[in-house]
Amino acid sequence: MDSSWMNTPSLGLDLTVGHRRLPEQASMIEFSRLSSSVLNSHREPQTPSHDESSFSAKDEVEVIEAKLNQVSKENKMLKEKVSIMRSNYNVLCTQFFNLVAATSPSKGEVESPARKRKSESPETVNYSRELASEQVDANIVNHFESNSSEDYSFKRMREDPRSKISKVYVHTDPSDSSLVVKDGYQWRKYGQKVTRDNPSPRAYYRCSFAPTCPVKKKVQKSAEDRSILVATYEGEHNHGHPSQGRVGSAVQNGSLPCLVSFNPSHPTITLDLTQQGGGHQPEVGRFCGEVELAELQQILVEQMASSLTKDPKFTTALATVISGRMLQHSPSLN
DNA sequence: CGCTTTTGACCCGCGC
DNA sequence: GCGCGGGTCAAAAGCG
Repeated sequence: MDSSWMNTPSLGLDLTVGHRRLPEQASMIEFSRLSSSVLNSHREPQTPSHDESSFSAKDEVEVIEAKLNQVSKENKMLKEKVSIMRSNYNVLCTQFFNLVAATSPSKGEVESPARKRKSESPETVNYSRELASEQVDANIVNHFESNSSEDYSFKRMREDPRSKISKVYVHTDPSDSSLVVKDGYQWRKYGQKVTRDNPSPRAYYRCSFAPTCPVKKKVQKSAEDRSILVATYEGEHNHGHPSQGRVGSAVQNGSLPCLVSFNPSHPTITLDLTQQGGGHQPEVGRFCGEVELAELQQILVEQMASSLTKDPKFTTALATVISGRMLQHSPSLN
Protein backbone atom coordinates (compact mmCIF):
# COMPACT_ATOMS: atom_id res chain seq x y z
CA MET A 1 0.00 0.00 0.00
CA ASP A 2 1.27 3.36 -0.93
CA SER A 3 1.91 5.20 2.29
CA SER A 4 3.31 8.34 0.75
CA TRP A 5 0.13 10.20 1.52
CA MET A 6 0.86 9.83 5.19
CA ASN A 7 3.91 11.98 4.80
CA THR A 8 2.01 14.84 3.26
CA PRO A 9 1.58 17.76 5.55
CA SER A 10 -1.75 17.69 7.30
CA LEU A 11 -4.29 20.07 5.97
CA GLY A 12 -6.55 19.46 8.92
CA LEU A 13 -8.35 22.47 10.19
CA ASP A 14 -9.30 22.82 13.78
CA LEU A 15 -12.38 24.97 13.81
CA THR A 16 -13.09 25.67 17.41
CA VAL A 17 -16.69 26.35 18.18
CA GLY A 18 -18.34 27.06 21.44
CA HIS A 19 -16.26 28.35 24.31
CA ARG A 20 -13.29 26.12 24.35
CA ARG A 21 -10.97 29.03 24.99
CA LEU A 22 -13.28 30.79 27.32
CA PRO A 23 -10.88 31.02 30.25
CA GLU A 24 -8.25 32.58 28.06
CA GLN A 25 -10.81 34.80 26.43
CA ALA A 26 -12.13 35.85 29.78
CA SER A 27 -8.61 36.62 30.84
CA MET A 28 -8.09 38.64 27.71
CA ILE A 29 -11.28 40.58 28.30
CA GLU A 30 -10.33 41.24 31.87
CA PHE A 31 -6.83 42.15 30.78
CA SER A 32 -8.16 44.69 28.31
CA ARG A 33 -10.46 46.08 30.96
CA LEU A 34 -7.56 46.29 33.37
CA SER A 35 -5.30 47.86 30.78
CA SER A 36 -7.84 50.51 29.92
CA SER A 37 -8.50 51.24 33.54
CA VAL A 38 -4.79 51.49 34.23
CA LEU A 39 -4.34 53.73 31.22
CA ASN A 40 -7.25 55.86 32.34
CA SER A 41 -5.74 56.06 35.77
CA HIS A 42 -2.54 57.23 34.23
CA ARG A 43 -4.35 59.71 32.07
CA GLU A 44 -6.25 61.15 34.98
CA PRO A 45 -3.31 63.15 36.31
CA GLN A 46 -2.83 64.56 32.83
CA THR A 47 -6.19 66.28 33.10
CA PRO A 48 -6.05 70.01 33.95
CA SER A 49 -7.12 69.36 37.55
CA HIS A 50 -3.66 69.90 39.01
CA ASP A 51 -5.31 71.29 42.16
CA GLU A 52 -6.10 67.81 43.46
CA SER A 53 -2.67 67.24 44.92
CA SER A 54 -4.18 65.18 47.73
CA PHE A 55 -4.41 62.22 45.38
CA SER A 56 -0.88 61.00 45.80
CA ALA A 57 0.94 58.49 43.69
CA LYS A 58 0.87 56.01 46.56
CA ASP A 59 -2.90 56.07 46.74
CA GLU A 60 -3.00 55.59 43.02
CA VAL A 61 -0.91 52.43 43.28
CA GLU A 62 -3.14 51.13 46.03
CA VAL A 63 -6.22 51.69 43.92
CA ILE A 64 -4.65 49.86 41.00
CA GLU A 65 -3.61 46.99 43.23
CA ALA A 66 -7.10 46.74 44.62
CA LYS A 67 -8.48 46.67 41.12
CA LEU A 68 -5.96 44.01 40.18
CA ASN A 69 -6.98 41.84 43.09
CA GLN A 70 -10.64 42.25 42.27
CA VAL A 71 -10.09 41.40 38.63
CA SER A 72 -8.01 38.35 39.46
CA LYS A 73 -10.76 37.16 41.78
CA GLU A 74 -13.30 37.60 39.01
CA ASN A 75 -11.01 35.72 36.66
CA LYS A 76 -10.72 32.87 39.11
CA MET A 77 -14.49 32.65 39.49
CA LEU A 78 -14.99 32.76 35.75
CA LYS A 79 -12.45 30.03 35.20
CA GLU A 80 -14.14 27.85 37.79
CA LYS A 81 -17.52 28.38 36.18
CA VAL A 82 -16.15 27.56 32.75
CA SER A 83 -14.46 24.48 34.13
CA ILE A 84 -17.72 23.29 35.64
CA MET A 85 -19.57 23.96 32.42
CA ARG A 86 -17.02 22.04 30.43
CA SER A 87 -17.15 19.05 32.72
CA ASN A 88 -20.95 19.07 32.61
CA TYR A 89 -20.80 19.27 28.85
CA ASN A 90 -18.44 16.32 28.68
CA VAL A 91 -20.71 14.27 30.91
CA LEU A 92 -23.72 15.08 28.73
CA CYS A 93 -21.81 14.21 25.57
CA THR A 94 -20.71 10.90 27.01
CA GLN A 95 -24.25 10.07 28.09
CA PHE A 96 -25.63 10.98 24.67
CA PHE A 97 -23.10 8.90 22.78
CA ASN A 98 -23.65 5.96 25.10
CA LEU A 99 -27.38 6.27 24.54
CA VAL A 100 -26.99 6.25 20.76
CA ALA A 101 -24.60 3.33 20.90
CA ALA A 102 -26.93 1.41 23.20
CA THR A 103 -30.09 1.95 21.18
CA SER A 104 -29.38 1.93 17.46
CA PRO A 105 -26.82 -0.85 17.11
CA SER A 106 -28.77 -3.14 19.35
CA LYS A 107 -31.62 -3.24 16.89
CA GLY A 108 -30.66 -6.71 15.83
CA GLU A 109 -30.95 -7.94 19.36
CA VAL A 110 -34.54 -6.83 19.74
CA GLU A 111 -35.63 -8.16 16.41
CA SER A 112 -38.30 -10.75 16.49
CA PRO A 113 -36.98 -14.30 16.31
CA ALA A 114 -39.00 -14.83 13.16
CA ARG A 115 -36.65 -12.54 11.31
CA LYS A 116 -33.62 -14.41 12.47
CA ARG A 117 -32.08 -16.38 9.69
CA LYS A 118 -29.20 -18.69 9.37
CA SER A 119 -26.91 -15.77 9.00
CA GLU A 120 -23.21 -15.83 8.49
CA SER A 121 -20.96 -16.26 11.46
CA PRO A 122 -20.02 -13.02 13.17
CA GLU A 123 -16.38 -13.43 12.26
CA THR A 124 -17.21 -13.07 8.60
CA VAL A 125 -18.61 -9.62 9.26
CA ASN A 126 -15.88 -7.16 8.63
CA TYR A 127 -16.66 -3.78 10.02
CA SER A 128 -14.92 -1.08 8.13
CA ARG A 129 -14.08 1.90 10.21
CA GLU A 130 -12.53 3.48 7.19
CA LEU A 131 -15.62 3.05 5.08
CA ALA A 132 -17.81 4.43 7.79
CA SER A 133 -15.53 7.34 8.36
CA GLU A 134 -15.66 8.44 4.76
CA GLN A 135 -19.35 9.07 4.86
CA VAL A 136 -19.87 12.74 5.43
CA ASP A 137 -23.18 14.43 5.72
CA ALA A 138 -23.51 17.81 4.13
CA ASN A 139 -24.92 19.40 7.21
CA ILE A 140 -21.89 18.69 9.37
CA VAL A 141 -23.73 16.43 11.71
CA ASN A 142 -22.62 14.34 14.59
CA HIS A 143 -21.05 11.29 13.13
CA PHE A 144 -21.59 8.02 14.87
CA GLU A 145 -20.17 4.73 14.00
CA SER A 146 -21.13 1.29 15.04
CA ASN A 147 -18.38 -0.83 16.48
CA SER A 148 -20.37 -3.39 18.36
CA SER A 149 -21.35 -6.77 17.08
CA GLU A 150 -24.61 -6.82 15.18
CA ASP A 151 -26.85 -9.30 13.53
CA TYR A 152 -26.23 -8.74 9.86
CA SER A 153 -28.35 -11.20 7.98
CA PHE A 154 -27.65 -10.12 4.47
CA LYS A 155 -27.68 -12.90 1.99
CA ARG A 156 -25.33 -10.95 -0.24
CA MET A 157 -22.71 -11.17 2.42
CA ARG A 158 -22.90 -14.89 2.19
CA GLU A 159 -22.12 -14.61 -1.47
CA ASP A 160 -19.11 -12.47 -0.77
CA PRO A 161 -17.83 -12.87 2.77
CA ARG A 162 -15.13 -10.33 2.06
CA SER A 163 -17.66 -7.55 1.58
CA LYS A 164 -17.33 -4.88 4.18
CA ILE A 165 -20.28 -3.68 6.18
CA SER A 166 -20.48 -0.43 7.98
CA LYS A 167 -23.21 1.68 9.44
CA VAL A 168 -23.39 5.41 9.61
CA TYR A 169 -25.83 7.31 11.74
CA VAL A 170 -26.74 10.71 10.41
CA HIS A 171 -28.80 13.20 12.30
CA THR A 172 -31.52 14.76 10.14
CA ASP A 173 -34.75 16.62 10.46
CA PRO A 174 -37.40 14.14 11.66
CA SER A 175 -39.94 15.78 9.36
CA ASP A 176 -37.67 15.25 6.39
CA SER A 177 -38.87 12.08 4.70
CA SER A 178 -36.09 11.92 2.14
CA LEU A 179 -33.77 8.97 2.59
CA VAL A 180 -30.67 10.67 1.31
CA VAL A 181 -27.27 10.53 2.95
CA LYS A 182 -24.83 12.65 1.01
CA ASP A 183 -21.34 11.24 1.07
CA GLY A 184 -19.85 12.49 -2.17
CA TYR A 185 -20.45 9.30 -4.11
CA GLN A 186 -23.04 8.88 -6.84
CA TRP A 187 -25.82 6.52 -5.92
CA ARG A 188 -28.67 5.10 -7.93
CA LYS A 189 -31.76 4.04 -6.10
CA TYR A 190 -33.01 0.65 -7.21
CA GLY A 191 -35.57 -0.22 -4.63
CA GLN A 192 -37.54 0.71 -1.59
CA LYS A 193 -39.18 -1.52 0.93
CA VAL A 194 -41.11 -1.21 4.12
CA THR A 195 -39.57 -3.59 6.58
CA ARG A 196 -41.34 -5.26 9.38
CA ASP A 197 -39.36 -3.89 12.27
CA ASN A 198 -39.48 -0.28 11.14
CA PRO A 199 -42.44 1.81 9.97
CA SER A 200 -40.25 3.99 7.80
CA PRO A 201 -39.27 2.57 4.40
CA ARG A 202 -35.79 1.36 3.57
CA ALA A 203 -34.16 2.67 0.41
CA TYR A 204 -31.67 0.61 -1.58
CA TYR A 205 -28.88 2.33 -3.49
CA ARG A 206 -26.12 1.16 -5.81
CA CYS A 207 -22.96 3.09 -6.54
CA SER A 208 -23.49 4.48 -10.03
CA PHE A 209 -20.14 6.20 -10.42
CA ALA A 210 -18.55 3.06 -11.82
CA PRO A 211 -20.67 0.39 -13.51
CA THR A 212 -18.65 -2.36 -11.92
CA CYS A 213 -18.61 -0.88 -8.44
CA PRO A 214 -20.14 -3.47 -6.09
CA VAL A 215 -20.92 -1.07 -3.27
CA LYS A 216 -24.50 -0.85 -2.11
CA LYS A 217 -26.09 1.10 0.63
CA LYS A 218 -29.34 0.95 2.49
CA VAL A 219 -30.82 4.00 4.11
CA GLN A 220 -33.55 3.85 6.68
CA LYS A 221 -34.67 5.99 9.54
CA SER A 222 -33.92 4.62 12.93
CA ALA A 223 -36.90 2.96 14.54
CA GLU A 224 -35.93 4.37 17.91
CA ASP A 225 -35.12 7.89 16.84
CA ARG A 226 -36.67 9.07 13.61
CA SER A 227 -34.33 12.01 13.50
CA ILE A 228 -31.46 9.60 12.81
CA LEU A 229 -30.87 8.15 9.38
CA VAL A 230 -29.10 4.80 9.40
CA ALA A 231 -27.03 4.21 6.28
CA THR A 232 -25.64 0.71 5.88
CA TYR A 233 -22.79 0.37 3.40
CA GLU A 234 -21.85 -2.95 1.83
CA GLY A 235 -18.64 -3.58 -0.02
CA GLU A 236 -15.74 -1.44 -1.09
CA HIS A 237 -15.54 1.04 -3.92
CA ASN A 238 -13.28 -0.16 -6.71
CA HIS A 239 -12.70 3.39 -7.91
CA GLY A 240 -11.55 6.68 -6.55
CA HIS A 241 -13.73 9.25 -4.92
CA PRO A 242 -15.92 11.03 -7.52
CA SER A 243 -14.81 14.38 -6.15
CA GLN A 244 -11.18 13.52 -6.79
CA GLY A 245 -9.85 16.23 -9.04
CA ARG A 246 -13.28 17.68 -9.41
CA VAL A 247 -13.63 20.10 -6.60
CA GLY A 248 -16.71 21.76 -8.03
CA SER A 249 -18.70 18.59 -8.15
CA ALA A 250 -17.83 17.86 -4.56
CA VAL A 251 -19.20 21.21 -3.56
CA GLN A 252 -22.24 20.76 -5.73
CA ASN A 253 -22.98 17.52 -4.03
CA GLY A 254 -22.93 19.33 -0.76
CA SER A 255 -20.06 17.29 0.52
CA LEU A 256 -16.41 17.83 0.96
CA PRO A 257 -13.82 15.18 0.40
CA CYS A 258 -12.81 15.24 3.99
CA LEU A 259 -13.63 13.75 7.34
CA VAL A 260 -15.86 15.79 9.56
CA SER A 261 -15.55 14.55 13.09
CA PHE A 262 -17.20 15.72 16.24
CA ASN A 263 -15.08 15.45 19.31
CA PRO A 264 -17.20 14.88 22.39
CA SER A 265 -14.41 15.79 24.76
CA HIS A 266 -14.61 19.40 23.76
CA PRO A 267 -16.81 21.43 21.43
CA THR A 268 -14.62 21.25 18.37
CA ILE A 269 -15.47 20.35 14.80
CA THR A 270 -12.44 19.06 12.96
CA LEU A 271 -12.28 19.21 9.20
CA ASP A 272 -9.45 16.88 8.34
CA LEU A 273 -8.82 17.16 4.65
CA THR A 274 -6.27 14.39 4.73
CA GLN A 275 -8.78 11.80 5.82
CA GLN A 276 -10.73 9.93 3.28
CA GLY A 277 -11.02 6.35 4.34
CA GLY A 278 -12.32 3.44 2.30
CA GLY A 279 -8.84 2.57 1.17
CA HIS A 280 -8.61 5.66 -1.00
CA GLN A 281 -6.39 7.71 1.18
CA PRO A 282 -3.50 7.75 -1.26
CA GLU A 283 -5.63 9.30 -3.96
CA VAL A 284 -7.08 11.83 -1.61
CA GLY A 285 -3.69 12.63 -0.22
CA ARG A 286 -2.58 13.52 -3.69
CA PHE A 287 -5.86 15.28 -4.29
CA CYS A 288 -5.43 17.47 -1.25
CA GLY A 289 -1.84 18.15 -2.11
CA GLU A 290 -2.68 19.32 -5.58
CA VAL A 291 -5.54 21.59 -4.71
CA GLU A 292 -4.59 25.21 -4.34
CA LEU A 293 -4.89 26.57 -0.86
CA ALA A 294 -7.11 29.40 -2.05
CA GLU A 295 -9.33 26.89 -3.74
CA LEU A 296 -9.58 24.88 -0.55
CA GLN A 297 -10.43 27.96 1.40
CA GLN A 298 -13.13 28.80 -1.09
CA ILE A 299 -14.56 25.31 -0.80
CA LEU A 300 -14.59 25.56 2.96
CA VAL A 301 -16.26 28.95 2.83
CA GLU A 302 -18.87 27.65 0.43
CA GLN A 303 -19.40 24.57 2.55
CA MET A 304 -19.83 26.60 5.71
CA ALA A 305 -22.08 29.11 3.95
CA SER A 306 -24.12 26.23 2.62
CA SER A 307 -24.45 24.73 6.09
CA LEU A 308 -25.42 28.09 7.53
CA THR A 309 -27.97 28.89 4.87
CA LYS A 310 -29.58 25.51 5.41
CA ASP A 311 -30.18 26.46 9.02
CA PRO A 312 -33.62 28.12 9.21
CA LYS A 313 -32.63 29.88 12.44
CA PHE A 314 -29.66 31.43 10.76
CA THR A 315 -31.61 32.58 7.71
CA THR A 316 -34.35 34.02 9.91
CA ALA A 317 -31.84 35.89 12.03
CA LEU A 318 -30.04 37.09 8.92
CA ALA A 319 -33.28 38.32 7.38
CA THR A 320 -34.15 40.14 10.59
CA VAL A 321 -30.78 41.87 10.72
CA ILE A 322 -30.86 42.84 7.05
CA SER A 323 -34.40 44.19 7.24
CA GLY A 324 -33.44 46.09 10.39
CA ARG A 325 -30.46 47.62 8.65
CA MET A 326 -32.57 48.49 5.63
CA LEU A 327 -35.07 50.25 7.83
CA GLN A 328 -32.29 52.09 9.62
CA HIS A 329 -30.71 53.34 6.44
CA SER A 330 -33.95 54.10 4.64
CA PRO A 331 -34.17 57.92 4.45
CA SER A 332 -37.89 57.83 3.73
CA LEU A 333 -38.55 56.15 7.05
CA ASN A 334 -36.32 58.41 9.10
C1' DC B 1 -32.94 11.80 -24.93
C1' DG B 2 -30.70 9.89 -21.21
C1' DC B 3 -30.63 9.33 -16.53
C1' DT B 4 -33.00 8.72 -12.13
C1' DT B 5 -36.85 7.47 -9.30
C1' DT B 6 -40.92 4.87 -8.32
C1' DT B 7 -43.25 0.75 -7.42
C1' DG B 8 -45.31 -3.67 -8.08
C1' DA B 9 -43.71 -8.20 -9.18
C1' DC B 10 -40.56 -11.59 -8.54
C1' DC B 11 -36.73 -14.30 -6.39
C1' DC B 12 -34.77 -16.68 -2.71
C1' DG B 13 -33.55 -18.11 1.95
C1' DC B 14 -35.40 -19.34 6.20
C1' DG B 15 -38.57 -21.12 9.81
C1' DC B 16 -42.33 -23.94 10.76
C1' DG C 1 -44.27 -27.50 0.99
C1' DC C 2 -45.90 -23.14 2.37
C1' DG C 3 -45.76 -18.58 4.03
C1' DC C 4 -43.04 -14.74 5.40
C1' DG C 5 -39.93 -11.18 4.65
C1' DG C 6 -35.74 -9.00 2.81
C1' DG C 7 -33.60 -7.99 -1.45
C1' DT C 8 -33.67 -7.24 -6.47
C1' DC C 9 -35.59 -6.53 -11.05
C1' DA C 10 -37.59 -3.94 -14.56
C1' DA C 11 -41.18 -1.26 -16.77
C1' DA C 12 -43.25 3.11 -16.37
C1' DA C 13 -43.05 7.74 -15.00
C1' DG C 14 -40.55 11.87 -13.95
C1' DC C 15 -37.11 15.25 -14.75
C1' DG C 16 -33.61 18.37 -16.65
